Amino acid sequence: MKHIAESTVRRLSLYLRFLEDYRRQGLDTISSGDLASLGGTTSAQVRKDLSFFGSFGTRGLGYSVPALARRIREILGLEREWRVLIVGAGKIGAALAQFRGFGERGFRVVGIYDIDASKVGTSLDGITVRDQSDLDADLRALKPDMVLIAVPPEAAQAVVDRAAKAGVQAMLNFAPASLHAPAGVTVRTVDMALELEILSYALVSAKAAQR
Amino acid sequence: MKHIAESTVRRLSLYLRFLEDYRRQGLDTISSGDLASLGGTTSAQVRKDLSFFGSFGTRGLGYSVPALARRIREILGLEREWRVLIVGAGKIGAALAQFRGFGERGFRVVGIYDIDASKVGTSLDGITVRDQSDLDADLRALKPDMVLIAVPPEAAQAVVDRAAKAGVQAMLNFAPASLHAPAGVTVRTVDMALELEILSYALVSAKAAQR
DNA sequence: TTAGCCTTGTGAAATCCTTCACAAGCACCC
DNA sequence: GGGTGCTTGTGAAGGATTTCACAAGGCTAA
Repeated sequence: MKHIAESTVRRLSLYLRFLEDYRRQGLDTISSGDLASLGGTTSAQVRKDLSFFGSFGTRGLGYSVPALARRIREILGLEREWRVLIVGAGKIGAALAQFRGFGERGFRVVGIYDIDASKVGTSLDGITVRDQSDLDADLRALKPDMVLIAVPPEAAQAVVDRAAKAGVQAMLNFAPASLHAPAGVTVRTVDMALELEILSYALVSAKAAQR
Repeated sequence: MKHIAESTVRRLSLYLRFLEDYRRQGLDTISSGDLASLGGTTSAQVRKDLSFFGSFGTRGLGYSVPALARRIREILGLEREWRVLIVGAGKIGAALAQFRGFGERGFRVVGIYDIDASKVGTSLDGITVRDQSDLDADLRALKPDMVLIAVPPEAAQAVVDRAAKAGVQAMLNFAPASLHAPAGVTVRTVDMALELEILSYALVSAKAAQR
């Protein structure tokens, strides 16, 4: 399969949300134009995105909501359950542990770890926080598919290294740090301060433009 | 000023981090190659990014760490303090309120709001949670520059509408919802489930490619 | 002061992504 | 059963971003 742009994958995820909304409303078909206006894009973009994976629509009519939802879930790999392990049980780790959106979409939290003895043994959303010294053994035993990194920035690279060594190929990092991983391992970073800085730039550049 | 791509702005933020690291290490100059390898990009990219805003380097030597940091802060609008208001005091709102990275970078939290009476009056990182019915009045009184949306997805659009009406031009949304705002208002969404779905795609597409 | 070295700044080329525009095809109605 | 209208799927065009490649310029050392 040809390489697919990240922006396309991101939009596919969005389309899936809209399809689920439509399904909840009992609607059975949806057009590329509908999907586009929900997602803030254009109908041509929607059709192009889908065209990379085949042709699922009916000309003159649109797409079958359940069929397209199923197909997108299949493309994204969401028809299976992924095992997710969280490192760091601070505020962010706790927020991640209880976030309902994960479970709904097939991401199951299989463990939470922290280095702080006062947190170890407490329960977060039904899962007991374990000691970070158990991490290496548990990575091998639990075989998580993904690791969420919610530790301070100076500790983040070490988590990547340990998880990569244990064979984890996908990680999501919430620490404001730039991380390096071996080939074949995908590390994405969600950096909230950076998002605010982008907003800051938007504000100052808008103000500069209005003059 | 010509329009600057978001990817460029995002990288500028990263460069600023690296410059601050360098400064802490007492280093005085940095080359585009150094910045590139820290940020996982190329030296040409770094120089192109900076060239949109002027030329700050010295040929043969590189960039002055403090001067470039100052210039990037100026470009991004980080030399001033921004007033940030948080709507939603659940797990995510709480994590945002206590996140130290915001204060360090000049984002000051001026208020936190929730609709849940049991949360109103409690204190999060020194700031008292106020009732969401005070929101409209406070938006006008406190004049925040940015609003962080940490409410359930079905309530997010209403927050956008209220904040936009009060003149807020920048918002960061953490709810898994696609939001619409009037022209001149920037709304960015950080969607954690969506990030996991992108990782999921990375895993399945890598597996498909290896065959 | 000059030579050599190193790194910047930047047009041009290449690549990647989005938008356009229209033929093809299906559903629905009469 | 044929005509009409609507929406898909997709090459081609257009636009945006990244990479290339090199001239220009300044620092250092002799």
